[in-house]
Amino acid sequence: MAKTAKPGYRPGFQVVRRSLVDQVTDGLRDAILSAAFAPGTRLTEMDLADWSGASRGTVRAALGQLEREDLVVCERYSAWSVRRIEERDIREVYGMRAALESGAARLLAAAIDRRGIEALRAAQAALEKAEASRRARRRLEADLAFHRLIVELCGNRLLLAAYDQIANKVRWIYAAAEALSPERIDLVAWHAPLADAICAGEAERAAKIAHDMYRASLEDDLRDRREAARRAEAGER
Amino acid sequence: MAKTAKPGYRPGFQVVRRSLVDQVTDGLRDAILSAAFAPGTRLTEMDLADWSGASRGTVRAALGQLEREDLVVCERYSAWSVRRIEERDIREVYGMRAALESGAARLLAAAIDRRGIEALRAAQAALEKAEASRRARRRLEADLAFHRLIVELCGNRLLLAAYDQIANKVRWIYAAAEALSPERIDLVAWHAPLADAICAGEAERAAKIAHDMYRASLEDDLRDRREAARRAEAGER
DNA sequence: CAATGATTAATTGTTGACAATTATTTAAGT
DNA sequence: ACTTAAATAATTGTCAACAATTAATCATTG
Repeated sequence: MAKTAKPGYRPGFQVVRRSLVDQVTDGLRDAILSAAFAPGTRLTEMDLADWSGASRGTVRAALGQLEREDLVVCERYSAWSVRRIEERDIREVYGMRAALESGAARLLAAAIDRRGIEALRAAQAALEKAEASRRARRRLEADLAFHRLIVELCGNRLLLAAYDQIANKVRWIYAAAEALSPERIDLVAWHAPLADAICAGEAERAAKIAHDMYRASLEDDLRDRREAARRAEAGER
Repeated sequence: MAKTAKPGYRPGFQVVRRSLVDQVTDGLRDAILSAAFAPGTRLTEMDLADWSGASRGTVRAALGQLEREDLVVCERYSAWSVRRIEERDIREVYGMRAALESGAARLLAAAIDRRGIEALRAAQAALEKAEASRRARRRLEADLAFHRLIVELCGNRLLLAAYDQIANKVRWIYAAAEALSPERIDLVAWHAPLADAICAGEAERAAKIAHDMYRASLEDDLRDRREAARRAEAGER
């Protein structure tokens, strides 16, 4: 038997039901990813309770969640703090992103259909518009959206969840370094080979291209980062 | 200035300091992965508090952790339950595993050194012994250990953490289906091409082999699973 | 008798209090 | 001065009580 029939209303108004824990988790995550709470900042449950307006237990649950997302760390009976970002972390984030997206690209290329190709081409058009706008923030988001689409289209929810978590870290790394998407690349030209390989159904080539793109980006970003650190140190002196 | 010098004791006795939350998390995870709590089982915080001897709040924190590991699901104000395993989940677990290990294999092949090669060869030897033992449980663990080693040797902690989580799910899938590592394959012959490609430094080939291995395993496992389901249904009738 | 409304029971959501642990400060002894 | 010990303060770890929400039951009514 089918479930109780629902009246034929169109999707319309819906109340929002979000637990306090979720609200605090999201708010705190935003604060960290936007570098409002800088890496290394010490967080005490009581202060965060004041900051958020929820109780300590609620804050604690939120911190537990963010600990699992690798954004905060906890020392027994001592202190929570915002995770620090080391160069090794950046390498690992890029490595993970490469693995996830390379895998997604391979799966997608092997099974892409007409709708997928259209979606991918639309994302490329969005890249073009973002490139024309010359606004760094918008370029970064269009860039991330393009890559996310590949993972989304491959249809594996586990891959997508892991990718979203990693994409957050990418935003974080940029925010913490007060940098935005590097402007050295041309968004359209940079992404075209990957999109083409996927649409052509060439799985292995798509996987390799995705991997190589991240390796190149990593080296560039690390160079920028070292340069910025060097300059900052020189400025202080 | 250096930190206070430590006396020159050799590493020796150490007390264990584990929070109740961690203990309950591990205990509950074991119960789920071993299928002592079968998929779909309803879990109430109070019952689990009795079961574990900790308080409801502690149990709740543990459930939150396991929710993030995708082992339990929660409906608002209603019920926790052990996640059900659908065929789609199995596909996704295999896809994720393929992406992670394929990426790890590529990284490792590009950078493997003498020590890495020795470790890999040792793991192959362990496979051989497990194969000779003919014990299903031991074969499965040796199999998992070999794959884990590849991810571990690539040096990316994010990849390894994600891989461990997925490996847990693999054990779970087998346990829930009351199946063990399929005996159709010869462990040694099956894994040799991957190990050889990695040791030879052929990154792309290693990545492709890793991916193809999982695709083949997926199809075999799904076939077994459908067969088992069909037989179970026939038996009931 | 089908839809609506009240009643009740069961469960999760949230909170504040207390216990356990750690870090810091202060004092004492040598 | 340096080490050791004691006292204190600050913070997390755990718990049990209470509030909010849901689901199930049973009456009510047109």
